[in-house]
Amino acid sequence: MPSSSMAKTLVKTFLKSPHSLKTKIQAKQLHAQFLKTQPYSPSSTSILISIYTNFNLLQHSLFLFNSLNSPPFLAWKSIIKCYSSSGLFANSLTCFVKMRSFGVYPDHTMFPFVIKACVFLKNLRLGESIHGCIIRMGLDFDLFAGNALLNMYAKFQSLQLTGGCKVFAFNVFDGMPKRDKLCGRLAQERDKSVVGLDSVAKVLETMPKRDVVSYNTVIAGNAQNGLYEEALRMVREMGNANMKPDSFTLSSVLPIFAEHVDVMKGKEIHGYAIRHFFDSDCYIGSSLIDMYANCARIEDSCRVFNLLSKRDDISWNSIIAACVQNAVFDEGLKLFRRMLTAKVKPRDVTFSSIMPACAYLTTLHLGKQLHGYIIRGGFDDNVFIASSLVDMYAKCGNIKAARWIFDQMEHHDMVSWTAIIMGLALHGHGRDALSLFKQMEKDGVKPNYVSYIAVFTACSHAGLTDEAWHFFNSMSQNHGIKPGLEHYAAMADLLGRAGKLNEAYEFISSMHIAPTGSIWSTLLSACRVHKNLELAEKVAKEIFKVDPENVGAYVLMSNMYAASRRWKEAAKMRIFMKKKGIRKEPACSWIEVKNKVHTFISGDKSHPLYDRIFQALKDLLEQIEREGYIPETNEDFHDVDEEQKKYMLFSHSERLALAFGIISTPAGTTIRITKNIRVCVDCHTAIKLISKVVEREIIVRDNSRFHHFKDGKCSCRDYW
DNA sequence: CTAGGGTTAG
Repeated sequence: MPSSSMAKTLVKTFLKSPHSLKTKIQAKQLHAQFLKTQPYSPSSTSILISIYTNFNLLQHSLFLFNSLNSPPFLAWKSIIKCYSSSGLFANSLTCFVKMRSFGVYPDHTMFPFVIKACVFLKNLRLGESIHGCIIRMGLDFDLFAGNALLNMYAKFQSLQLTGGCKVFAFNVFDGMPKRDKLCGRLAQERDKSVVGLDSVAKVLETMPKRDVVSYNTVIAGNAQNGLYEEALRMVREMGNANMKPDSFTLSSVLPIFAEHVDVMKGKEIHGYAIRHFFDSDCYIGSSLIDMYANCARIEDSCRVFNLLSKRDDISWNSIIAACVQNAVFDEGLKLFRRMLTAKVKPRDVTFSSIMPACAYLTTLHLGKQLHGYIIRGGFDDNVFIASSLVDMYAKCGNIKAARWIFDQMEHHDMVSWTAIIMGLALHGHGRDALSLFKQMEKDGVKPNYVSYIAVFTACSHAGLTDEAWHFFNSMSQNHGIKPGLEHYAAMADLLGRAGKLNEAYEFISSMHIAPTGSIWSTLLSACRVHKNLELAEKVAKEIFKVDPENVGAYVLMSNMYAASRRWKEAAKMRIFMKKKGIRKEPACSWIEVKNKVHTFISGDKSHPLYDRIFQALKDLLEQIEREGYIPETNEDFHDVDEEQKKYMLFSHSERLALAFGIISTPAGTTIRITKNIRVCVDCHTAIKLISKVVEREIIVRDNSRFHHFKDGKCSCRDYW
């Protein structure tokens, strides 16, 4: 317990040197002592405020500040600083303006705080007038104020609030005219042409003194504005000026190499960071994670993450996003759970990073849980999150929910439009998708490369050939987007499905980039659907030219030969595959029941309820045969008898999943199944009839689209 | 006074 004599010593020491106070406790003891022994003298109160401010005790500072009728300079300065470092930038600025109205002038140490506040509040006008104030007071050569201004103008540049950069242009080009004149001119010239970020760099040149912070600020400013060459040039210049890049420099530079997918340069930076003991730095860590992830080196991302000694929310977000972007969804979800366990609060970025994992894995229950979390956290008006939700609901088979979320959005950007258009397309609502696309153009939102993939997907699944041609032409003519592989693939697919096989062949042959195996493959499967073996052989040749290991082509050809009873050729295809050691990916379906995902591989009897599933399939078969079902068995097998073939069709993974879904959910429940490859014709027919006899809606997502089965019909109208 | 992470892709 402190005695009163101790307190008195404290006061003595304090008055001699206020900064000797080392702890909050001491500050409070001092405050108590002041209350006892002295009246509220403005100057001692101000000193006390500044001490509380140094400990960032805003409430204590405020309490004292409010007791002052006419606060002296130090009190203003402290309270403004305290507001700023507590993140209360609006209060900080209000205070600053109020201080000026009291006739109190700021000093050079105050400007960095208020300028930072202007940046945070995106208040360009106030920022400019504060800059004017700095000039009028002749403090424009102050290093800290200058750095703060550099940062402010660079940030406003990235926000495209470009008016301010002219200030620097005047500074530079007018060779510093009389200050008052300059300020007057500024107001007049405000709306003249944009000078841009290079003027920020030029100011750097006129600064009498520059430190690492000045360089870092300009480097970051350039990097954030996409001026990568300039940013790197500044790094070299910084070195020439005998200043060493520090952790700030590196974390600004790394995203450049992530963007350029330049892992060698990225590794150089990583090496530099290790040599200079920056590698445990949180900021560099997340840049490194992102850089490696962008270069498809997810293992390296994980290594960096695991070696981090300190992790904040951004480190977690980075590694989660890294996993999801590299299709390591399970790991991403695991890390998300670990993040929650580690008591790190997820943020908006976390959700938009993790949501695609639910979309790809079709884990609707997880997606819904996350949606709940998002609503509770008040993140649901974030465009990134809303778009990812639209996508997730669409991919998980709930197009109505996707549409609802889209309609709830206040503001639609290109990505959210594209997400809903793609969703509708995958669910076979081609016309709705196209009318939304037109709506988007009407709203003045420019489509990009991806939007057109969605458009062609819509045309493809609805068989809208003419519309597709129209969009294919207007894509380059009206929007200057060159067709890429994905567009060609979608167009080829569309022509093929529509049975225009020769048109498709011509189309692919006349592409301005070399067609890939996968583009030819779309035509090959169209040949199978339309039973054109002759063209198929021609197409297969093309495929094997560019991609001799294309599994799908071998399988398809083998099946087509078998279907026309040309067993020898069929066998030849299988022998080729064996020789090359390539294997067909096993067919696999999965279904969510009671928040658990059940996976079925075709022919797999290992499910604990297999006996009941088999029995259910047998019962269903009897029921649908009464509805007129005839198994289509001519395609896949040739050396087994008809009765056996029927049972072999049983083993298709989607049927196992479907039967399991029927026996383990209450009557009437919608069944959602996901499959890794396309549904076969026989299963498609069977599931249509099953939807009728069990009176349920059955939604199957294959690798191509959604099929909504209901009352014996499918939403694809047998066109897929 | 300066730095890092996010949504759409047959």
